[in-house]
Amino acid sequence: MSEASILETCNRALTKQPASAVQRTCEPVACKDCGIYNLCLPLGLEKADMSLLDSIVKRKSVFKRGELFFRPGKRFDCVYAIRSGSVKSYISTGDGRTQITGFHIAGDLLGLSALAAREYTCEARALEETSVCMVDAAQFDELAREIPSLQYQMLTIMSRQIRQDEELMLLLGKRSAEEKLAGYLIGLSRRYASRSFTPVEFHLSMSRGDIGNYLGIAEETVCRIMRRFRDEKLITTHRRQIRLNDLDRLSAIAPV
Amino acid sequence: MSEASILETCNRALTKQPASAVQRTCEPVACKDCGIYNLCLPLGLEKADMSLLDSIVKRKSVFKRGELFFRPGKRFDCVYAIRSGSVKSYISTGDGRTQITGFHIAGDLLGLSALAAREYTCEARALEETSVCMVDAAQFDELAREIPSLQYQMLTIMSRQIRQDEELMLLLGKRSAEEKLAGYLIGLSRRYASRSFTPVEFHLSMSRGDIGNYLGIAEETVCRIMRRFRDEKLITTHRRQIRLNDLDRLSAIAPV
DNA sequence: CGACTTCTTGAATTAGGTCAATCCCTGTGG
DNA sequence: CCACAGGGATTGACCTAATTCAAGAAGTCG
Repeated sequence: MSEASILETCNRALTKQPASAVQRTCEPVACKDCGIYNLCLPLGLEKADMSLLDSIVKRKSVFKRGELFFRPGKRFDCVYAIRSGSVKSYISTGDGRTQITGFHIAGDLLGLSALAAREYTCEARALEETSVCMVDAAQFDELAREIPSLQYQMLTIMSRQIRQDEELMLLLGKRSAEEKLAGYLIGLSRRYASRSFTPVEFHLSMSRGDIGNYLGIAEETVCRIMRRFRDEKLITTHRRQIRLNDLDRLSAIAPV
Repeated sequence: MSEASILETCNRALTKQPASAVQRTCEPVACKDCGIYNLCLPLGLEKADMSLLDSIVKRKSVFKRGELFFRPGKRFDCVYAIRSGSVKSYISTGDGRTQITGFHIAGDLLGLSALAAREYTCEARALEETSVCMVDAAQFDELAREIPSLQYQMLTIMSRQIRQDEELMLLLGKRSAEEKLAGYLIGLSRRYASRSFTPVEFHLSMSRGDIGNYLGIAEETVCRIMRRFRDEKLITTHRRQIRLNDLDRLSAIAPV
């Protein structure tokens, strides 16, 4: 089996795995043996501290497609580490409109923005069957006391979040629909790459409507621009499966 | 002198004061005697700690209109507390476009987003003559060690920032130009109110172009919508001086 | 008093939204 | 195994909000 195909298999397993696969992925394993444990390291844990984490983490929770993680106002009770699957988070206006503020994939931490206020500020739902590890909030605080660098790591993660939000603002405010979509695809690609998945072919776990909402454009516009990209051979799509045929040209459309 | 007119005088002093007024405002005073010292309290300082702050704060720095506070990549060397005047912060794309990410007025802290990364991530410039207190970064860290609640306060401030950014996203992505501008004016009004200035009349320290940039609409559109608001007697404007005549109706245009 | 910058307004143009009709999967029940 | 229902995804036609271009007006500064 070539390395590329292994990656693809892995990718597929994490994005559109059947229920049985999820079960397999979620066998209770020690953190140090977990396939994404290095993705938990943003938590600021040295290897020596992993066993400590091991003792407080609650493994093997699976959320079904559409299932709610939390909504605004709910007391902050735990941090989620996504092992597989994906999640969207969004805020709502009084009059029913919503803005998706982020998509989270395997390796992301979820719920940290509630850290300071002690209650969640947005709503988060699974986009597909999603398996997570959960760290109890109270125990998380305790952990923070025992591991001095952890609080500092929290600051780092939050400031990264701010930076990311500001980039999204720039995307929303200053770019054409075409640039938005190109930027979105490139961004997704980079995130997959940073997690050792292939950056050129993946499964979009969110609907066209969700993408449009996130980018501030209509669902139909997402379709039309994808069509344009397809006509120009930039991408190949089949439903939610997508292949980026020309990362360079796509990047050129989406200025930094 | 009525209370209202005192407020207005105060407001004017803080937003379009002549140079001489600035000099006066910036006489070295102890933090506890500073007119906005209660606005420094977000720093997490109890009154007992104020004298400590007093000893490390560097007062009486004045930045001229257009003067740079910092730019991306610059080493994080201090936190600014705005005493009077105003500042815009913004990020830039490779191709020269910029997105204003925030306007900061008297009582705001500036530069905190650099806390974790230890370098500034955006560019900030004075919109007018602006007087600030500066806290040295290294001393700030020391302060954080001595005052345990400070680090927690940092998290709070950063998560508030995230929340605010997400609201701006919603503004940028989901609202018409009219709603954007109404929301912007209401937001400014609330911020002035929270600082005990009159919420119905103030000076816009930023240009129409800056407002448009921030809201993701063209400068001309800002003018046209202001005209519409003026025709509907919602506001009165003369150049950058603005009076909100009907906060209720304006709020109604800008859904939460 | 010029030289600028910022603001304002009009006219023409267009990107993107809305509405509506299919199409195409996927899952379900007979 | 097949027909059918329902939820995305697509596509076309039309329309409108907002942009762009261009020209003045109104302050501001040296």
